[in-house]
Amino acid sequence: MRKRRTLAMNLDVVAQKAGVSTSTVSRVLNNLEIVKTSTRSRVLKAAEELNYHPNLHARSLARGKSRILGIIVSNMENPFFLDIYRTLESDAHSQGLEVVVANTDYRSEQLVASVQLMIGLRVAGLAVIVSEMEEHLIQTVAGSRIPVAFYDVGTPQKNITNIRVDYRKGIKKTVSYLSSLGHRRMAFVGHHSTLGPISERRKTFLESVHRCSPSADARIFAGPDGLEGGRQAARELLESGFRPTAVLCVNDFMAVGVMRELREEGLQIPRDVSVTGFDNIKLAEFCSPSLTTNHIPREQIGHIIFDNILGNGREQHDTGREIVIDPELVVRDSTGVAVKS
Amino acid sequence: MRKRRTLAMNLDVVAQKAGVSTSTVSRVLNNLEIVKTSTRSRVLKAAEELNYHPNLHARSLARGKSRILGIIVSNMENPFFLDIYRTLESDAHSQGLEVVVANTDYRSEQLVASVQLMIGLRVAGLAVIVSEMEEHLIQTVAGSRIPVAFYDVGTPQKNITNIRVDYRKGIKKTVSYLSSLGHRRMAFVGHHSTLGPISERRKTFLESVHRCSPSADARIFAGPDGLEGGRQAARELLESGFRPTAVLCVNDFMAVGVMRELREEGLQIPRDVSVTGFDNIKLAEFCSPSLTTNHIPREQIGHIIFDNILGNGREQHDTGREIVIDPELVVRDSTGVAVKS
DNA sequence: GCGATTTTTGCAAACGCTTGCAATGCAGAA
DNA sequence: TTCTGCATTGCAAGCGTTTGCAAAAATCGC
Repeated sequence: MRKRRTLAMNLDVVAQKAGVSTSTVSRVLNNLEIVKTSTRSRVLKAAEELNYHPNLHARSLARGKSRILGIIVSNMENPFFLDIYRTLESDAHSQGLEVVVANTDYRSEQLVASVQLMIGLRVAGLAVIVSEMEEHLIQTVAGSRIPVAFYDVGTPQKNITNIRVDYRKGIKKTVSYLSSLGHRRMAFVGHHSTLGPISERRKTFLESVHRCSPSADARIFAGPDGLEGGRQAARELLESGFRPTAVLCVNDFMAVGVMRELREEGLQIPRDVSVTGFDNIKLAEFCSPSLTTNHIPREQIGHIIFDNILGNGREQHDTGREIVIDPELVVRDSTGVAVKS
Repeated sequence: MRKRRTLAMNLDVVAQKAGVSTSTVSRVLNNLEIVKTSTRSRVLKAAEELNYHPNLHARSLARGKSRILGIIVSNMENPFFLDIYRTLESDAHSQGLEVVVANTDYRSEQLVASVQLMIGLRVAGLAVIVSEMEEHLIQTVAGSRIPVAFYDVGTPQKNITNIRVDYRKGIKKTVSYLSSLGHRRMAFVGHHSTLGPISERRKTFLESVHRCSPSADARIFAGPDGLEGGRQAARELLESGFRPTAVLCVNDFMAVGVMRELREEGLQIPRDVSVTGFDNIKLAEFCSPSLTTNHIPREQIGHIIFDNILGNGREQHDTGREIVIDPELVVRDSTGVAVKS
């Protein structure tokens, strides 16, 4: 035969069973109130009995849009992203939107694929939470007519909404705090994403150290993101012979990894060496010693992102703005006065 | 006018620009090799210039299926789920499938919504990784013609594929290990999901303790899942006046929370009290003291789930089977011989 | 150079839904 | 009773793809 006739379930089957037209079924399922109550319940019964589930693809296609919020993150494992994700998810659900997430794992082909997926899905809005992105790809997204907000995308762009944290400020504050405790030999531990914001952070670190005390020593170490990466970076640090009295880490996860390694090598924290992080994830409070870190308000960031994508009322779509969030230093037990060396 | 004419981008626009028919464009974009090379490149150029992205909804609709693997998990934050997720994701990508995740946050309305979403999306396969699910909902999924595998769904069902971990075995082994260290007063810390497998775990715990030593004391405590929940359960434990020499926790996260609280109350681990967990997440190795726990092979589980959903070649769709994985005790520094009391 | 193949392309129906408009039914008004 | 008006329902086009079949174009044999 020319055309396959599917045996699949669809509106027509339900309509037939309920003895009404397709359109009526559609109207019932979408809660349009122009349907007589008796018809309505008949339709619902039929749908129920047939175990019918509307095809969302067909629906999106017919409507010309979907009720889906897309989220792209580079590392699901990082609780920092997870917190933003959760906020976005709950905001979305409260507006009746479903959520789909794509994880890029810091791989750029995967980022491209995720962007394709989201555009292909014609998502109602898109949050891009990856710290680096090629100019070209940014423009692809921006040109897609999908309301989008970026978090901390590397280079500032003209016509996109970008929310970012002022890491410079956080680093400066942390360095000057450590400096005030007498530290004069400090290390910075970052991860391998060296482009964009990260490299700015390194630079800021070095500058801050020298500004606080021109004679101070500063060095940079790096490993993959995560606990293990922190550990690895710490090992490198130890092997390098550089003996900092304070280690400033780019995030809490790495900081915990660093602490673990240092302690295993017999160093005491904060007696022998102070350690700080960024983010203030739950673990920062639960590890031991508890971690001095820079709090970054993830919930607030999540809400801001959402409002900028799909916020009702507010001046959304006000493309091209940049929103800057300040971190706040939270002092705990992993930092103390510098040892004399 | 009767029908709106959209200004959206679609195959026809590309076709026009390239001077070919829609079908040809479609064939080019799908890499069907029956297209002349010169035509092909002309089409690709047009698509590129127009910044065209195929509408996946239309595609899925026309094809009658999507290239999406759906994953439903109850708690993204738990690294245990995250590890399974990552394995599934990488397996999926290696087969050219995209992935969408839905997080239920242990809430049953959210589970229902997620299932609706996945069925509505006509996903190519579905992994359901939530520890509890209503019989009714399970049957909805099973009846949806979508290849599906469940992980650790509460009650064993006849016609579904279920992968589960034999927690009974793990608990027994752990209890007998602790017993061999002289522990006679033990607590079990679970989380509030008290239905299904969890309650079985409690029961197993109590039985095991009494089997190892009929005179032993055993009590159950609980809190919400997670670090904070563990802490909370530990606080309850301390307030109860029950002074166990060993605490067996339902997962590592809770165990770390428990340790933290106990230590803050001045107890030393393992000198005053031993603590064990389940899962063997990264953190178990990085916390201090490092945690004795039951290793559960998440990667292996992920692969098994995937193979059972979309595995090629193997006897997939062999509905109704149950696959059981055994945990393995990993002894670290959080357990030791019992103190005399 | 001409018909017979073999590629390569185009046509148009179908996928399952929404929705503007028209048709129907039924109420009350005249 | 007939007409008007409103509440319901049905009709059918259109959303952007894919794909079976047929038409057209290119290639080949002689």
